[in-house]
Amino acid sequence: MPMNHWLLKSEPETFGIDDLAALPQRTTSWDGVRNYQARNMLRDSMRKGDTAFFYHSNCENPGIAGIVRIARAGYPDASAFDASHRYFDPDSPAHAPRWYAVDVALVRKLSRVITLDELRAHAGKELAGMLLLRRGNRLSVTPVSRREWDFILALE
DNA sequence: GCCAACGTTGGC
DNA sequence: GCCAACGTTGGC
Repeated sequence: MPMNHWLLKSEPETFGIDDLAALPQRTTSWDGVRNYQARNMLRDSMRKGDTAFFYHSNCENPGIAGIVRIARAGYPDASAFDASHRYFDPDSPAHAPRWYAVDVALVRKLSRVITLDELRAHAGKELAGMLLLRRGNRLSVTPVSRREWDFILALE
């Protein structure tokens, strides 16, 4: 079965690639996603073994900072059940979960950040279809084609 | 079902 | 900190 590729956004000030690298198993639950389109991808499309770019957003140097592997496919996001949690959602009780998470494990940090500027420089050609580069795109989970994946990694 | 108001995202 | 773009909410 062919592996799919993804791009996951995170704000490095909240949780960056180095935070993931510092965890004991270099693995974390990718929870807190509260957007239906992104939820659908976490729940329905991501499979164990898929790989994803770890993208730093809303920061000084936005871009792709590393590669992660999906270590566990979609499961209900328990952070929505806990009233004391910042991601609590009273409309997503445990018996009828609305939100989903996956587990991601660090594969490696890139030797350098492949910047948004750099990706944009190829938006007219090799990365013409890339969702991240669409104007006004805010989705925190987006698919990346095999072609885009290979092209971007060759930039490193 | 429409759409104005509101909250969030994220580059700059 | 600004603000454009977008998703969601809720009155009607």
